[in-house]
Amino acid sequence: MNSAPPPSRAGRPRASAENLNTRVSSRQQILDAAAALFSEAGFSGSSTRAIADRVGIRQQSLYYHFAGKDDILAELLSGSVRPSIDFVEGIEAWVPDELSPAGALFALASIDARTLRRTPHNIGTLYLMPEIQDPRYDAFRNQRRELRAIYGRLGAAAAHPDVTGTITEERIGAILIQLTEVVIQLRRDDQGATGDDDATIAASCLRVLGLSTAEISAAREEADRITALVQRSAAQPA
Amino acid sequence: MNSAPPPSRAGRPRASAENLNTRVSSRQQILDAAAALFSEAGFSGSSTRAIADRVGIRQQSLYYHFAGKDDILAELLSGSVRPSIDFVEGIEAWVPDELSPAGALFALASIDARTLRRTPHNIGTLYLMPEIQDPRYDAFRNQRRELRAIYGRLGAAAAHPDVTGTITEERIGAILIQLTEVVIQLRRDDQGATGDDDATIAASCLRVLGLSTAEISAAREEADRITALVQRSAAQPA
DNA sequence: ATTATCTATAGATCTATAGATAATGC
DNA sequence: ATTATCTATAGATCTATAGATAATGC
Repeated sequence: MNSAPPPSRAGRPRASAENLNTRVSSRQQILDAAAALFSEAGFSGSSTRAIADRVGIRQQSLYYHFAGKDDILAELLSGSVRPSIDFVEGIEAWVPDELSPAGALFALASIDARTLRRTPHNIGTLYLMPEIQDPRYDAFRNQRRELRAIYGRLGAAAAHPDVTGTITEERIGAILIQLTEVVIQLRRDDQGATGDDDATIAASCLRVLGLSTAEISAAREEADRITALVQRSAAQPA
Repeated sequence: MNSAPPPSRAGRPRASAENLNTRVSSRQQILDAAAALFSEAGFSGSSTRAIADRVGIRQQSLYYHFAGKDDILAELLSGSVRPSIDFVEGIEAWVPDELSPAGALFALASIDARTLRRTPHNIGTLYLMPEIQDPRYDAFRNQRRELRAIYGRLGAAAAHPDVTGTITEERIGAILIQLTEVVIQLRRDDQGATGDDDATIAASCLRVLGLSTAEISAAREEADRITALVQRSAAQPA
């Protein structure tokens, strides 16, 4: 996991020595500061000046690392769906032979909930900002659409027949994603999401599809077995 | 329903005669324009200039009607939860004697979904903007907290015992609100929510609480009976 | 030589206030 | 007289570019 490049100490020193963190690259410090500000004040509500101040550099110095404010947001967005996509692509291949749709869905939803819950600055709030509708962020929105489609496929496959008849795969995807993202709201409202919520949310995803308590328990056990495996294999590069 | 005050024609005429709508007050025109812009570009991303342009007046003329940009947002927010709160207060009084918790919840969720679905500019997106975390909008956030608490109470009362044991009333409220708000996302992503979705969402609320298909059907019938009555009585002032 | 910062600054915008003006209403 | 607009404008801020400077690295 030691993929951090040693941040070079070349270059003119910063005017202010505060915040001087030699272990994290300036680029990463900027991303951190921007994530915190964007999630608190929104994209348009956060100035490049405010970001730079938080890092401890001059406003203009941002432009050495990023082409513009948009560029910072784009980077934050693409970094934030990546893990989910990677995980899900690993997992979907095992369905249905080694893993039931319900088990896969439970695993996916709880990992997503956990990720949203533990991400540094409640970065999930970025998904809610109107600014990301801009065509500039098409790549990100397409990734999310893809993730929603996967939730839809798994959900449709896992659903009880009573439910399948009344709701399209598209709607299933939208509803399941929406359920996992309740974590974003819990964090925002200071309701303090915990590890228990990951399982609660995953279970809710299955309940909404009409599964019984027993079926949900079974899916959970399947998911628990598989999650450890996938995370281990994802940790080491192929 | 004819509560519109006749918009006065006094005052200096607008420089541009375009957009001249004599049937809607300038104040209302401003709110409309702001709602459209805020939901597309966010609060900080929409300038007072842009709002005024859309209305067809000068930027500075906004300040005759509103103390500032914040004031416009505050007005939009308070107007947008009102209907839900009014409806729910009417309905909760009937529980559990004349109406089961499940029936009440079905009614509430489908009315909320419908409202979010039909509101002029997908105004529900305003709830998602980081800017509303500002203390200035405390009143609005308290109203939403209240609504969430009601969802929580009804949900806890309606839930199957299997579910009640694994999840707090607070979490139930958060999850149910989150489910109804999937409409906001469907609209934003141009997935075109329809009337069918109102029922799908309300049914999902009950499923997440562990109710069976039969129980959900019964709740739906109860809700259909009651909704007509409440809406009629809400239409005429007490 | 390269790197990462700095200073200086242009030019666009943004919110809000002050006071003038052109209607209607009494 | 009142109302609802207008014009003029202050002052703050915002993004981004240009070019200087002070380190490290070879």
